[in-house]
Amino acid sequence: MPDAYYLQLTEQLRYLIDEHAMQWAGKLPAERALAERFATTRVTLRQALAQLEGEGLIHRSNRRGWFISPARLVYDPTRDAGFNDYVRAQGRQPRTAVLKLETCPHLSAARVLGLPDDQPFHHIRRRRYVDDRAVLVESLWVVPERAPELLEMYTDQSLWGLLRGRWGHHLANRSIRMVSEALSPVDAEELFVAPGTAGLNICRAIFDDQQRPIEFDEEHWLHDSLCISVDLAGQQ
Amino acid sequence: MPDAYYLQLTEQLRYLIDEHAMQWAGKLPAERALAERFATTRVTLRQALAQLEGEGLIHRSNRRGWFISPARLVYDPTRDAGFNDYVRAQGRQPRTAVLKLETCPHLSAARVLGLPDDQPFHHIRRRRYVDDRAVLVESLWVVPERAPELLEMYTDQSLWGLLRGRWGHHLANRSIRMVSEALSPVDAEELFVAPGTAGLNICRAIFDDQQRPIEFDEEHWLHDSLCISVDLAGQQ
DNA sequence: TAGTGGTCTAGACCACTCT
DNA sequence: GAGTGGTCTAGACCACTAC
Repeated sequence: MPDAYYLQLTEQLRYLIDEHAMQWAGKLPAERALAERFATTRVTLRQALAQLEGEGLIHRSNRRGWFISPARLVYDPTRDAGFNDYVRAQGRQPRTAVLKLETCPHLSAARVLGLPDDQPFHHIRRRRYVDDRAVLVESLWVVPERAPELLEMYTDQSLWGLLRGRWGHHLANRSIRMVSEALSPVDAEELFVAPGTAGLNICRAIFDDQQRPIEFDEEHWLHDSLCISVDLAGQQ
Repeated sequence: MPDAYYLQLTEQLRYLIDEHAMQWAGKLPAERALAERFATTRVTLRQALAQLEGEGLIHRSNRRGWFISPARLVYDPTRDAGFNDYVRAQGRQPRTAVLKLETCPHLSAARVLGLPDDQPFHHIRRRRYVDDRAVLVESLWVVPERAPELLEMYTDQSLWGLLRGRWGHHLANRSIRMVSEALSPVDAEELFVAPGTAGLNICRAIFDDQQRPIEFDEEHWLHDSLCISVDLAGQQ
């Protein structure tokens, strides 16, 4: 048993959460109630809650309270299975909200794809849910020449399915980058969490089999909502 | 400009850090000094520092103070380049400390590799440094039949180089799993950071070209010390 | 409107690091 | 031994959510 009281608190909270998960319907009691139950202050209690948040056991919805986190979604960023497919394959319910559709330049997309700085892109920004919890926001930057009427026909299906089916693109080469982050105020707000919440930033640049740039995408996940899994055979 | 004072503080600290990085030799002034400079309390100041820590700009060495974080190490967990090689290739200085050498069973290694629960392994635990900052601890669990005299001959070279060169293993198939975490008290202590510091857990199971299990390894990285990068060609 | 979480104050003690 | 970071107390106000 560690000596710091807030670390002992995490142990007791873990037990409490495990015991009352059903009864509480996933939402923890008010901070003041918990602080009183453990005869401590809100500051110390919140330190314990923050620790459990870092572990991925619980999370906050901004100003609404603390909630028990569901199991992580297993995600393989090297495959181009659609979000809806792999979420359903894990027995979960996917949902997507489109936040923006526009055509405009974007510096980092241009740089990563090796295009001029003023290159315009079709930009799709969307929020994705698993079992009604918003778990990521993402921006897709598609080279317009590769998918001219994209914004007119896009609803909320798989973008890659569309690129393959409608325009016959072969998504052959990709470079992927993953970095831990603190969610920006904008991303945090769109995910209904407090600014600075821990996130995971995943960027992908996609080229076809002739090395032509197709698309750049940038995902911001809640850190506790995914488990990245990659399987490789016969490499090296 | 956000309204919360601690968020304004992060902006001012960012500027201050950028300006004084050289002068301070990478270490920030004492918390009390910073709190006084910004006419606030240590609690609020620490909230701002924690925000910057989440972003990866600064980090703590337990009870020693706050330090400016160096650039992230770019790391491709799908390749088996040795740590020493890719650290040096990025102009950084690698170092390794061996913490433990033993032979014993390990449940999760056995499960992942598809071996009986009481299967013994050669266990190597080591701490790795980049430019004298401890950035990860890892445990390697090697099937003894694949590398019988491993513990006698191991110093601190590349394990995979050894497996290839000494025993002729072909590391053909691997499954990789990455999850954000809060470092356990043990891992945190071995990395000289406060318990609960944000980390990234990377696990790998390695099989040879006949699907025989070779090795399982479990890495615990400081979350701000790496940028995961994967390049794939001709997939799918 | 009542209650909640988000933020902030102004202290305090202790274990540890540094010199 | 001085100073530091880690921890903790006992309050407070405000913006927002839930009802």
